[in-house]
Order: sequence, then structure tokens, then C-alpha cells
Amino acid sequence: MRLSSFFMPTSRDDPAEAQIVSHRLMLRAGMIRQASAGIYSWLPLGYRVLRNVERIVREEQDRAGCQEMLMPTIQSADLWRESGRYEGYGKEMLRIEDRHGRDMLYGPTNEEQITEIFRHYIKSYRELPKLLYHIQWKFRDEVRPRFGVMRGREFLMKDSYSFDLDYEGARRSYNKMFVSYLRTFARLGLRAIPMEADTGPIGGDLSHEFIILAGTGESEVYCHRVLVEQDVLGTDVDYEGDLAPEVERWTSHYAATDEKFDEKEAAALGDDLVRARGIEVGHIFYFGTKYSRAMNATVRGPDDEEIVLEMGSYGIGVSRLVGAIIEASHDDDGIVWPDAVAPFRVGIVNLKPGDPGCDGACEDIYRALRGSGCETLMDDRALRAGAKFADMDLIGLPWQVIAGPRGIGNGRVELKRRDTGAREELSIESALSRLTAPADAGGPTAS
RNA sequence: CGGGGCGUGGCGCAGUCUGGUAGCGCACCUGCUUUGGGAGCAGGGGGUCGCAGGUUCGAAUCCUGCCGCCCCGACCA
Repeated sequence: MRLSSFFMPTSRDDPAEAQIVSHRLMLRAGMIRQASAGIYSWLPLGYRVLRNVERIVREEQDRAGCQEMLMPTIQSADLWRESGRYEGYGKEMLRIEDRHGRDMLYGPTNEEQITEIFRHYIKSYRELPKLLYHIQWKFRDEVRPRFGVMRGREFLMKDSYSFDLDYEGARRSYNKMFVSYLRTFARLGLRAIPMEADTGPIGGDLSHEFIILAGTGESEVYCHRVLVEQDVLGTDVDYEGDLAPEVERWTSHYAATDEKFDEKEAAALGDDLVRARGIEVGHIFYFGTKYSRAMNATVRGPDDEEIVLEMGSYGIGVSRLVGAIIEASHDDDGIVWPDAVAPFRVGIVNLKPGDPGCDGACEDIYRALRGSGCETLMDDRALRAGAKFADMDLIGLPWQVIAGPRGIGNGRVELKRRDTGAREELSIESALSRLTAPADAGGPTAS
């Protein structure tokens, strides 16, 4: 993409309404535009990141054996009357009436919807277990939306639902999602710590929040050092095998948010206690037969007995993650995208557009990178060097290729790594081979 | 939902207390000079001051109502 024609309205000044760093940077980088309180349009740069996050979430769901589908945003109130939540959910639910006077709602989540689908088609124990998910926009009419996409009213969520015959099966499904979440966040360049959680209005008696560590996180968290240090992606996971030991590896150590903070338990850790700020990016629940019983979702067992389905649900805040990643990865100059989600992998900075040498070299590099499938944004705008450097740092692409008259005479460019700031002067050829080296495609080093 | 604050060119703000027909910086357009970390000079365009009523000879400014947005707290992916 040529920056001269790319729609990327960056701004030099901080917007007045944005309080936290991710919100400020997303607005300054031209990633989002607020439509109304807690509702945002995603501009091209932001949408590219959102899609990357979504893609990784999807890949890890698929890998865990979860099947993707898509349910609607608008749901019938009748379904929610069956589960009892139509009255219970309160004002957070956006209620709509259609032209015939039917009560509808913009879905805040999809337990009822998926249960209705499931009960209609699945009649035999032979068809279990099943794990289904979708990635769809949700609406929760938060009293006070804030922090940009971190707590919007409209947000993109991945929600999965498991159906099993008994507790043991439900526990296996829960463990699959537990492990896949660890992998998902690690691939996004984040360190996520699972913490025991309240189940809230969704109900149930087994639940974990996944909290990523970020200096500017909303809540204070406490955990054992091991949880911050142990490896996530190093070993291959067999989702058909026994995942209990891996879950045990993450749940046997102390970890708590400030609400559940326990002075004594924390003190017992001594020097192993890590105190940090965190942001919730995922939440998993086992809730047994709460919805299946209310909505009569049953199958026939081997002896023709009626079995009420055991269910769980598993959510990842996809749009929230974009903000959360920035909270976890930025500096004074702007965003520092992890490679896996960066809107482009490389930014080319042509320091002197109009100079035949610079133009020619930049075009060559641009073409070569694109040819090798490397997503590249070329700043060919007629601006001063300082403005271009500032914009490039602001939008945080992992690599910058800086081409100016100084080096280009000798066929050399500067290669800059955004995260470390390391710069190196190289021949164009070596720069290209460095940049087109095999990229991480879900491999072991996602941080 | 309780408490507080703010709405003035695209962005950030001053002007409001004390009423007299709107200003600054950035951005934008034109020209010249500049050109490796947000240039300089000159010229130029753009605002019914959130909306609706009211007071007044006259309202961005005073009064009333409404709308929108932000912050703190309680709640949440």
C-alpha cells in the first residue's frame, strides 16, 4: 500500500476525550472513529489489526476442534424468555421492537440461540461432544462505556459453546478451551494469566478469567512468578489427549485479581509473588445444565434415557484485544505492534520523494517485498523526514526500511526494528532477505 | 444509576465572570526557499459559537429546557 493513497488520518495532537494510552494512540493513528458513546467505526489501519487478531483467534479455535458458524446479531425475545434471562438481564440489553410489535433484542451473548439450534438437531448421545463458536458483534448497553474499544457498547466477540453428556466430558471441553486460550494470547504477543473468576449472570460453578499483563491495566493482579515465566507455545498440544496436566500446570499456583486478593495466600509466596496490572481479555465458564434444562435441550442415551446436556461457554473480546495489545505494547513514540497482528509487516520510508535514486530504490524494495507476500506500507508522501519518522513510529510497524539520499548512492538502506529501536545499515539485497525470512505462522516464538 | 465537568472552523484551545457582531496554535490551499526526527516567509479559504425557546436596541456571553460527549464511583468480554 502506498501511504500517499492510503486512508490513514494520523494526528499529531492527543484527542481531548481519550484518557488511556491505547485509546489515544488508536485515535492518533487513525485506526478508529467514534460514532457515538462506546460505538466505533474501524478505519482501514485499525480494521487490518482487528482482522489479524480475529484470524489468530479463529486458527486456534479450529485447532482445538471448535467449529465455526455464524449466528445473527438480532435475536427474538422469546428465546430469552425461555431461559429466564429476558427479565433478568436488565438494562444492559438493547431491546428493540420490530414493525409488527414483536420484541427483539441485539444479542449481548448467544447461549439461548445456540441452545435452540442444538436442541433442534441433536437428538442422540452418539453426536456428542460438540464445540461450536462464532465471531460476531455484540451489544451491551453499558452504563458508562469508556477506554475506547476496551469497553465499548458494541464489540466483536468470539464466543464458543460446548455440549457434552456428563461432567467429565464438559470438563474435557473446558480444558480444551483453557489450553487454546493460552495459546491464542501467546500468539498475539501477550502473556495471559488464567485466574479463578466469579461466574456472574452467566451462572455455573467453574470459571476462569484470562488476564493479560499490561502496565496500564485496569485491575491489580497478584500471582506466582511461575505463571509469568513458564512457556506456553513450546510444546505441541494434542487436543484429543489428556489436557488436565497442562491445565493443572496453570491452576496450581496462586493467581488472583484484586477482588479476590487474599493477604495471607499472597504473603506465603514471598519473593515469588508478582504484583502487576491486568486486563481481562477472555472468560470461560462451565455452567452445567443451566440453559439446557430451562430450554429443554436433551438427547437420548444408550438406554433410551433422557440426558440433559452439559454446557459451557467461552468468550474472547476480539475488539478489546486490539486496545489491550496496545496497552501492553507501546512507548512514548506510539504503538509497537507484535509481529503477528501488525497491520503491515514493513514500512518503507522514502526520505526524498522526487529524487530518482530514492524513488527507484523504494519502488524496487516495495515491489520485491510485495512479490514475496510481505505486507508493506510505503510512505511516498511529500513530507519532511521528521513527520514521516513520527508517523511510522506512531503506527508501530515491526520493521522500517529507511531510504534516503545519504545511503542510497551506495545502494544502502537503513533497517530499523520498531520494538528495540535497533538500526542497521545494509545493502538493499541483505535488507530484503532479512525481511522475507520465513515469518512466524503460529510457531513457538510469538512474543 | 449516583456525583462532577465540557460542547466555539478538521484537531487542541482562549473569549463567557463584566452582553457590543469571534480569536490563537496545528491542519488545509497557493507561491518561494528549505529538506535524515513533526521547517521558514508571504498570501489565502473555512465557524448561523450543540439545539430550541426566552430576556435585551444587541447574546458565544444572561435565563429555561433539551441533546451530545467526557471523568469518578457501582457493573461488565
